[in-house]
Amino acid sequence: MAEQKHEEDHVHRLRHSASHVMAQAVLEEFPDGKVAIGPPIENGFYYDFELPRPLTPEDLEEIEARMREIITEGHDFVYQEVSEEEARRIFADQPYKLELIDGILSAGTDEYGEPLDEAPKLSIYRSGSFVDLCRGPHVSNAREINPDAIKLLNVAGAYWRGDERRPMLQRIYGTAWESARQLEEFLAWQEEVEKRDHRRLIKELDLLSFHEEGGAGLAYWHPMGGRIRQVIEDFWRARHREGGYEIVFTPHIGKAQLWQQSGHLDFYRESMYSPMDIEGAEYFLKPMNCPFHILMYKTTLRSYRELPLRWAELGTVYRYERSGVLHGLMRVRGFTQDDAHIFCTPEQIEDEVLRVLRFSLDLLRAFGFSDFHVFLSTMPEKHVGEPERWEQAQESLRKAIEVEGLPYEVDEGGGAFYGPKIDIHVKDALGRTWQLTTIQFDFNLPERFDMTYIGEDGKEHRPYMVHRALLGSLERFFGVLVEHYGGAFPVWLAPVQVVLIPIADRHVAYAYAVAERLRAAGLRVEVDDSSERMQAKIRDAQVQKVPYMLVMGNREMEAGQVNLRMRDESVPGAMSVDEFVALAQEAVAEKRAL
RNA sequence: GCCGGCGUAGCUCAACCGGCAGAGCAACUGACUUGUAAUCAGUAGGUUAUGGGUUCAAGUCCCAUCGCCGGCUCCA
Repeated sequence: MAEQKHEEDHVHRLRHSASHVMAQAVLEEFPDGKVAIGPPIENGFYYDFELPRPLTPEDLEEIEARMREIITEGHDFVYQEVSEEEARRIFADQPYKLELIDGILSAGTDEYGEPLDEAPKLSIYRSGSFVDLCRGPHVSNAREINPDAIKLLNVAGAYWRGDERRPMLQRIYGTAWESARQLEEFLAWQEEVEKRDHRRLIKELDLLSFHEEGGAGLAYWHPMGGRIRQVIEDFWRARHREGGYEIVFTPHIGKAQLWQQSGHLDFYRESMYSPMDIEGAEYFLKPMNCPFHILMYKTTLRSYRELPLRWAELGTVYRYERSGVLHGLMRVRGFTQDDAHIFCTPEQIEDEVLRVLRFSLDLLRAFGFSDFHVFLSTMPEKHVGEPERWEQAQESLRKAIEVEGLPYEVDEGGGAFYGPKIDIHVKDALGRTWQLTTIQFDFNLPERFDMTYIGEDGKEHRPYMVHRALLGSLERFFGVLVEHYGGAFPVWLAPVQVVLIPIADRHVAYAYAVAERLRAAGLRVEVDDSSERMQAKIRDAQVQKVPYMLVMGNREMEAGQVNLRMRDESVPGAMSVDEFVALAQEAVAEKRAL
């Protein structure tokens, strides 16, 4: 835990104390209830309970109301160190607390199961009628909690100690702030998050759909979503060609033998779909593209002179995800990775890593992301490959991050068993972070497939293999883009860039003539020739978040002009068609919002 | 997968304690021909997710399945 500023620390104590107040309110309602843990978290707090029945939204309202009363009663929060004996007596009918006591004393872990650095010490906090095994810190009196700045949010299931083999408890989430205004702001922010939810926007903007009868976690790209995807893919391909990649295509299924050799059947099978029988042989739908790229690598004897090889593929893979984890476009069962594999010599590895990192940042910046955070994951205890290779790979990763001057964290031992990696998280317009890019070394597959190249010395060598996906998956990336822009895509991505709005029927022919000129200039254009009023057409275009609206009536038709209104409601007004084309093309070229 | 909630017209939502399934928007038809965020009128639209059960009677109660939502777990 990083050190915290004083005020954060106060909010922290406030939230922690609010969770105790909530626990008191819940236990008053359910005297036989068992309490687990109740820490402060980002934006609020929670407490886990085992209760005789599921809580309802009405229960939450009552608990919240009771919390306000308890706060007004103004009990002190009293800290006290206790002996093991005392603690066991106080919590005699609280089995979860007893387990925590065991953990603190014997295993040296705190209430979250994290290792303790100081000597085990038992302490309790009393406030009102509630006593909790707790290290604190808390506010000194319940009155310090602002009763107008707390709100209970929802109830959810949560496993005791986060272990799916342990009992499922009821977790109540709440939020608490110093002032009512801060609470308001937080709730407003939540509303904004809801408004930008990609699951809502892809429906409203007619971009994608999911189908109960088609299967969960399988996305359907509608024409408008398809347009955006094409722009993304075209841009991606062009950048990859410029960046020294070759683009390849591979099948969607492969024989069991291939997945056996790659190790996927031994280590990844629970994420793969059942095999299909083709003339007596088992075939599997691919969960990854790597083995296919390796087969291509092995079609001929490779020389160090042709390395590095950079092979990219928009590869569609299928992975079994448990039903409960599916989430819109962010977690699906079939998706297209913007995958690539780099095969190179040890001498090339440093350059290649820096190159792919820069390439990734450039690509993400083009899509409007500028705030990056990098995680470097190093060698775990169980691993394959020689430590020297791990060391070299990790150093090349670290060096690349530092050369680029990016903030990063090291997850010691957090790498996959087959190699170290870096993940790039981007911050979106609402300050939320998303993991997109992953750059991973692989010391496993080159061994398993006995990949070699002939070196300068005429002998066989094992190439380095780097696996990378920059956008991650097109589905997920698209979901992030939708939320980042709130559906108002920058001009170059907008499925419809311009809507032409003839004021009356007699202007429709002119609108079509202008539309032809705009299409010829490469713009994506639609004419709204419905019998609606101009105001209604503008409203439709605004709701669809179309960047440019061109209104045309008698004045424009006579002058051969168009009258521009922007999505941001500004109205630059009348201009020639050529002027508008230049303006729009510039916005496209510069990837501007408008 | 687990805990809890939910599923009614294309969309957003009504329908009391079990008693004839309804509105707005969208769609379609007609009229209007409009100057920067919703013109008016009419028409059509449903095996209430699916399958079973209880009941004189089920959108409503019960069971199963599918899917979605909030979390947890998972994401070599």
